Amino acid sequence: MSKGNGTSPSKRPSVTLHDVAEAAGVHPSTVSRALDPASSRPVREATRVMIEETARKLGYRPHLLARGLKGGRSGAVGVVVADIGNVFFAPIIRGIALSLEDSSMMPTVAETQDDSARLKVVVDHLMSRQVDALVVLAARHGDREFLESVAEEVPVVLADRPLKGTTLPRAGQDNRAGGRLIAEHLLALGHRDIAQLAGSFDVGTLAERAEGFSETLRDAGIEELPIATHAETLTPAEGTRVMHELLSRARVPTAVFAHNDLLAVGAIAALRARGIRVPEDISIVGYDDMPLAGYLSPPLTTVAFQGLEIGRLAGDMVQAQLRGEATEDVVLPPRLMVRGTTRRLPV
Amino acid sequence: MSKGNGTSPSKRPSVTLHDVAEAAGVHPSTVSRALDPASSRPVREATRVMIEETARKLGYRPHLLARGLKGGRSGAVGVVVADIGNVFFAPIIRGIALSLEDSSMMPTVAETQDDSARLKVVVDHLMSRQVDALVVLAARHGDREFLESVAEEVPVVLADRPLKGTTLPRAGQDNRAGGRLIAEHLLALGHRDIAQLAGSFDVGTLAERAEGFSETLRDAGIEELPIATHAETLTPAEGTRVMHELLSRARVPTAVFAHNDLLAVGAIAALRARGIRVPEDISIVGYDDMPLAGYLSPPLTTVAFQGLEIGRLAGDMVQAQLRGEATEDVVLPPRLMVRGTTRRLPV
DNA sequence: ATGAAAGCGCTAACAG
DNA sequence: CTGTTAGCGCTTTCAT
Repeated sequence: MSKGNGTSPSKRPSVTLHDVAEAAGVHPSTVSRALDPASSRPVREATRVMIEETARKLGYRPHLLARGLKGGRSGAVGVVVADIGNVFFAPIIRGIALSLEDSSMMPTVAETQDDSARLKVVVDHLMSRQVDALVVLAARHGDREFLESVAEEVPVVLADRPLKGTTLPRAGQDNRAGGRLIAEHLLALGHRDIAQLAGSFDVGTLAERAEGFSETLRDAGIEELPIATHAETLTPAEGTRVMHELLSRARVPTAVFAHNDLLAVGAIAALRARGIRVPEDISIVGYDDMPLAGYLSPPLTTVAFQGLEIGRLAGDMVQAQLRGEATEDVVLPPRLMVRGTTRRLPV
Repeated sequence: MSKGNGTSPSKRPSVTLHDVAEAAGVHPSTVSRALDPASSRPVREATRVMIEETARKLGYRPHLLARGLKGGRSGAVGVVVADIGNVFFAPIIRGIALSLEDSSMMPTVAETQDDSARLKVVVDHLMSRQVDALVVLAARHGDREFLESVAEEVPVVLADRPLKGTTLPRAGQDNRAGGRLIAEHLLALGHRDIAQLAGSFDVGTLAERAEGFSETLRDAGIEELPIATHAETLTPAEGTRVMHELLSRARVPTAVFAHNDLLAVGAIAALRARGIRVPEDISIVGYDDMPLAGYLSPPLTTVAFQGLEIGRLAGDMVQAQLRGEATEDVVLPPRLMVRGTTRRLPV
């Protein structure tokens, strides 16, 4: 069936400030003052009420673009994510949105596909849209200079992923501590043949996880199995591929730390396909505690990640910076969720 | 450590069209014409090249807000989702973004928390931001009138969720056919004691799935078990709760159709907790084929949903409407993914 | 307490 | 082909 009229692209008979002024019999600037809670002071109570009434009756809606043009602020904050499709980013975005709501700002989300070239394009577009600030969840190490140059125009806040040696503020988790937690857990269970199923070290969170993990093993005098190929994307498919590689080597691990839950899921699938049991034969740990992690069977041992909180903090930092306040980095502590995919090595 | 200077909220020394004109020694409007590919025709090749050069050198970036104010178009499309955190919506959003990119438009995503009151607030805010159109993924039946009234101002396109008896265009899936597919599958496996684990019928997709499902059973002369409480949210927790309810009744089903994958996951957890095996004792079917569905154990039998494609179609429809063209509803056929949670009833 | 006028950055008529 | 002028809807001096 055919819908929508094919003639006009919808009329937009919107009511302007001017219309309200006319209807109320006052000057536009008076209406502007009356409706702006901040400057409504020098307007008589009676007039204000009358104007508000008229505005409501006419269905007046402020034109935020025009306001932005005048005031130099759009009320929009650009949020740059690697992949909208990744479950993992969703709570962060939501946290940002919730925080911004307080100042009636709104996030404008754009996706980089975790590609640095696209990052530039996307940020440029966002800047053209006059976003008041940027929250970047998709930072890769190579993007540092670019992002810092952008920060000279508008505040830039990093969420989740850190950037080595940058001055940009960040809200995230202590991934190094997370890596340590996992290593300690596996050591405590008696594992000695331990490997990492690693993602790209260009992503700060993963590099930090790996560091904390390796350090801890080293300190315990354990020689970690060398890292195989790095997973190119953080997907189950890549987890499966790299796990197979891990299994095809001379020394096979009894425990594997996958750099995130999606990789872990893929790794477990690879093991299952070969008839290797988890956790009886091999223990697996993931990272992020994604929504379904506890519902897998066996439920996945992983490190909780407080995405909503981190998003909210990032949003708060943006607002602080916009007010011209200094901000402190916020680094949340990780929490190990011991569930069913790890177990004590039988003696 | 303290970051960001506490004094100024970042200077924005942006380069305007005027600046470029001055530097190039021409009039601003000439610059405007030179840079706009559409109207760059009536400008001399040499001047155009020179202007482009200057613009690039100064790092000029068009001010999309100002352009929008003048032209009456913002290039932003409001996307209204029920829950940013739901995996399910992510590919749709991505599809919309990909489609809009062609006309260098951008989605502005807002979340309703699946609450009709919030929908109004959110849409209002979006309209204030002068979005050129709206794509609504969060429609509930009660929102029909409101959305249709909004459609008098800007094009409104429904994605995924249908709205009974509306004139608004939609891109989505044939959920009734999906329900039928599932019923036929269970019947073919010999099941006769069949129940639905239902979500709210206020959500069009779920109501349609239920209809197709029930119809098919009825036509086959099978008396469906009555629906228990409806799940209030589409979460594993609710799936667990309602499944327990289903099990506490006199007649217990041998097969259950959960209205989406998340509910199915929760239902399976409930069964497992009671020592009931899936699929040996009870078969379970979900809906949506969410990313991890194939990696669960057993892998979930479900109906595939082409979110990316639907998003892309919705984006295309928006652009068509904006061009003043009529659009046809697009309804994609469902595909049953038979995996490991259903099996033939033993005789 | 309110009105008048200017202007944010840009585009689109209209001249020339 | 390019310059002039006006104005999108709003806020913000400056008067009154």
